[in-house]
Amino acid sequence: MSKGLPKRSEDYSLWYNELVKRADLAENSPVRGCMVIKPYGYSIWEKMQAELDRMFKETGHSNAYFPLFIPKSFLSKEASHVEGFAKECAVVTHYRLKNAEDGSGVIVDPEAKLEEELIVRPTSETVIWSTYKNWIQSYRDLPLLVNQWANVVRWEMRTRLFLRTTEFLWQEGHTAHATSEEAMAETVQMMNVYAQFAEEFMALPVVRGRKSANERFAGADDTLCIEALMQDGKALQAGTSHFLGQNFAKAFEVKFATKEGGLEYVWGTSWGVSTRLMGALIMAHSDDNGLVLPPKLAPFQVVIVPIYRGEDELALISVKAKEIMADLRKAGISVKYDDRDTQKPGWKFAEYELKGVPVRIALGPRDLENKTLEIARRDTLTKESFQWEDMPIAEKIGGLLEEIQNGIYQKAFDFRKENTTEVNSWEEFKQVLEDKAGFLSAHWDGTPETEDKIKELTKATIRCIPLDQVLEQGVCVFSGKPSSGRVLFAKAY
RNA sequence: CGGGGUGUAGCGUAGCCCGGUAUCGCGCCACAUUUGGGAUGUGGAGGUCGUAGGUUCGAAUCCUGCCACCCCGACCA
Repeated sequence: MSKGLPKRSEDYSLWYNELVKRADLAENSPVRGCMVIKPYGYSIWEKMQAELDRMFKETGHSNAYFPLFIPKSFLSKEASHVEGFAKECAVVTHYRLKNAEDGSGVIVDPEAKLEEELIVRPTSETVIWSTYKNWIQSYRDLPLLVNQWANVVRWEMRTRLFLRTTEFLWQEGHTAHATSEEAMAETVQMMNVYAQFAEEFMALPVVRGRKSANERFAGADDTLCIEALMQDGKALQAGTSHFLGQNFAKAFEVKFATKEGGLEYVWGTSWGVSTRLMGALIMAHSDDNGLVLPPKLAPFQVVIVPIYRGEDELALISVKAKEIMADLRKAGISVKYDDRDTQKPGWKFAEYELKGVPVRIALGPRDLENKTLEIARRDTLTKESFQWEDMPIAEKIGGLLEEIQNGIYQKAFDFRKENTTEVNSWEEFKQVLEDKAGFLSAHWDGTPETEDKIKELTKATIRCIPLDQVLEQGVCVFSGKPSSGRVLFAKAY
């Protein structure tokens, strides 16, 4: 591994790509647009999954699994849905290969053509609603609250590790309800679950909002979202929660008998977050030395690096190190002891910085003598000497981890605050977008035409209409027409 | 899918214009000395030059197709 990461200030994209690879998170695969998620990266994803899964279950959802393949005909049942996804679907047309007659390898067997092609799911609404038709007959079957952890495929033109890959991992929740109000409440609830997860675990402040009609999910009546701001001033949609109305119920004939004896279409929601969250996590906190991970999602929170000459010294240090590890683990802190003699301490320091381990403890003969530890924190890159007798080590480290978790959240929060600008004229809009980027809070006349025009001229889109939007009279920054509140614009990933 | 760029050892590269079998650094292996911020020395291994064709006595180098990656558009979580 060569030294030195590219600088964020010089080439943000290059910095991001290099960081993902060098920190052992992921790498490109032989298939265009697909990635291999490496063990270190995957263990961060597993932490995210575990936490989200717990939150889904706490809110009454159960996991299930639906198939990867969807009959082609299903895609055409919901008109706007097919329009949204048709252009990026992988299609299975054959089910068999055979040896080429010229011995050049295997070819697709032309005789093994499928009667009806199969679509590799870009999302599972269609297959799930076709199943729900059989599961739902009565109001007694509702609400139906299901989540699945799965992979999906969207054949995107341009891909980037974690942020947009052809295949990605995600969860998709699909719920069915008796009333519109209940489905809307579910949509809001899940957006709030996402927001809470992002802020509490990823240390990522997000704006909760509603998508404009242009940005709404294909097949939804309403899309709620959480939007985050990255260090380069671009916005990233971190999660979406859709109110599907009765669109899919109608498309797949999902009706239920009401308590009163009527027959009605059910109301639906769907909501998802993906491995894109990994991209958000990386871009939100990391620096030119590498990854900075929030303690709550770090594969291990503490690493202990022994400093020693010779086996005997290592043996002495290891006794103390193991004692510290036991204390930390008892307190629920994950810790790794790196006593490899194949790398030198300086190399390890740099390595764990690159990998974003929140706290590093160095322990050497000097420490044994003075009853101290060198404790370094990743977020601030500061070091302190800690006296064993001052307070229990687990208490010290536990406090520090909490400080780091809060510290990086606050830093990201302050960054977003500094990079959210109220603009009141078109000139100002263009100027701020050009010079500073970030979120632009501006009045908008509420029409898709204006939004399209602004996108065309500046590449900025409406990220969301914040849920905490203040109602105030104003004029649209572009058209000059009346507006009743500000929305957030930004260039987005 | 349109415009631009790049593919040479695990990684980063020189060589390409002007054709003669590949340079350097990091990493890797062995040994020794080292170990509190990416060690040093000595020796060593590692290449169908992205891929498939073509031109030529001879191709990393010239020509054509294809593939992948990066940047900029359109599309998108």
